[in-house]
Amino acid sequence: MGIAERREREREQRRNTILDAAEKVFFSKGLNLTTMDEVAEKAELSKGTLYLYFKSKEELFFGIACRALTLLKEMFEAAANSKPTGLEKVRAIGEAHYNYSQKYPHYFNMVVHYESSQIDQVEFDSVLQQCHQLGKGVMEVLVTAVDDGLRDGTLRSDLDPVRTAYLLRGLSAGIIQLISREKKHIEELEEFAAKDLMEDFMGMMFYALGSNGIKH
Amino acid sequence: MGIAERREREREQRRNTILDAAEKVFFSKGLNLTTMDEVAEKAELSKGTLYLYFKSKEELFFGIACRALTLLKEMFEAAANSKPTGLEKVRAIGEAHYNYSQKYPHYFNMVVHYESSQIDQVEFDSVLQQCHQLGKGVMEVLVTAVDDGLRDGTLRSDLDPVRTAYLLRGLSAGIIQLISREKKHIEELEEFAAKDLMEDFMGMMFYALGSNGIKH
DNA sequence: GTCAAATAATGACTGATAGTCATACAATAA
DNA sequence: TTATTGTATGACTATCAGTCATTATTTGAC
Repeated sequence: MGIAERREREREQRRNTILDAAEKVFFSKGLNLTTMDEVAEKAELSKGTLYLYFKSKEELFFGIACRALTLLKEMFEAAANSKPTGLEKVRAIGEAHYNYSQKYPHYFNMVVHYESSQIDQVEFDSVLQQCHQLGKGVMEVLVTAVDDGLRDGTLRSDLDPVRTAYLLRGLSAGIIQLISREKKHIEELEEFAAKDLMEDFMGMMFYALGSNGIKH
Repeated sequence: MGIAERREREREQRRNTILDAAEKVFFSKGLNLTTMDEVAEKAELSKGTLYLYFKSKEELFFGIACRALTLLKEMFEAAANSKPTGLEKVRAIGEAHYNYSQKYPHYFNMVVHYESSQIDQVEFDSVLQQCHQLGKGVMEVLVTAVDDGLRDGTLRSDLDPVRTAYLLRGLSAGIIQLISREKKHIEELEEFAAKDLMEDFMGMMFYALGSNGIKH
């Protein structure tokens, strides 16, 4: 049935219209100060319609988090594919993570918010599930890169790929969050650039995980 | 004037009564589901009184974040004081950070929320300022420990103490957040314990920052 | 082309809740 | 005793997430 398919396509388009509007409003006023009425107005739809596509304001937020995670995964993949060895892939992914936070700070914040809300989340709506899947996808890119490094011998042979991927993801997210948060403060009070912290981390990682150094 | 002082004392006590009540409700129902009426009821006060002590629900939240940060700083200090060398102090602080997240998960979440709200915060109420000061205090403990390590030669001599302290704080927060978030997930799907990630991080740090290894 | 059925959109309405403020109460000082 | 100052109250208001009866549009059967 061609009609059913067109309907489905139109539905997807409208959903995206709503997400576009929500993004604009969320990003300019912040999550708490955004009202559903404003999003509706920006999308040139009634408030009721929003609720035909997203069952709550929170789910609308997760819808944007999905976009943010999709983009993050794409950047991780591009970074991994641009390098030949596992160690270089891992390093490139770290750089991509940092670049993402600089180029798309709002998306980055969305991911941070999504992750910190995950800590005690219990609900299971479909959009949240989708975020979860995308988060897994991001991890998989890292796991694959570490795996490559084990196979080509650029990473220490005693590493467990999944465990190392988790480690990298946690550390990387932590240092980048700190940089985002303290950037202003650091650059006006200290004599190093906030970005240097990322270099320090990358160096530390390179040194501790690479197969060239001495074994720990 | 003894009366003015007694008044001040009573005011502080009432403030703490409110914070105690708020903590109980926040911790049992989560931030969003907590209403000021509930906090008032738990504190056996009227809602209006809450607003004589905290100018908004958010400020009440920051009041609890202050307690959380105070406790974190105390645990960092105790950890640092329990060890003789800088490197050992740094390691002990990392362990203290992890123990804090396990022993006081609600406080830990408060700190995470506080920090992630900091990213785009602009307001400057007094309680938020106090959180900021306490956050600095936490950092200072770390800076001092790194400084000690530079003086006693247990840390690489080319490290900048403030920069290294920031690095450690960011990485440590990141990996502990990830552990909190993914603990359940990891332990039912993977063969390692979530806690192992903390060990990995500590080992990596010890190896990369200690003066015994080869220079990077 | 007409009409009934299905699908989609609307916006006035409701309930919940953060925050206010006129009033009442209590302690102190005169 | 009374005026003053400091403290507490809870009914009230404004805002906003989420609902739902109504209206509009599209579709396919005849």
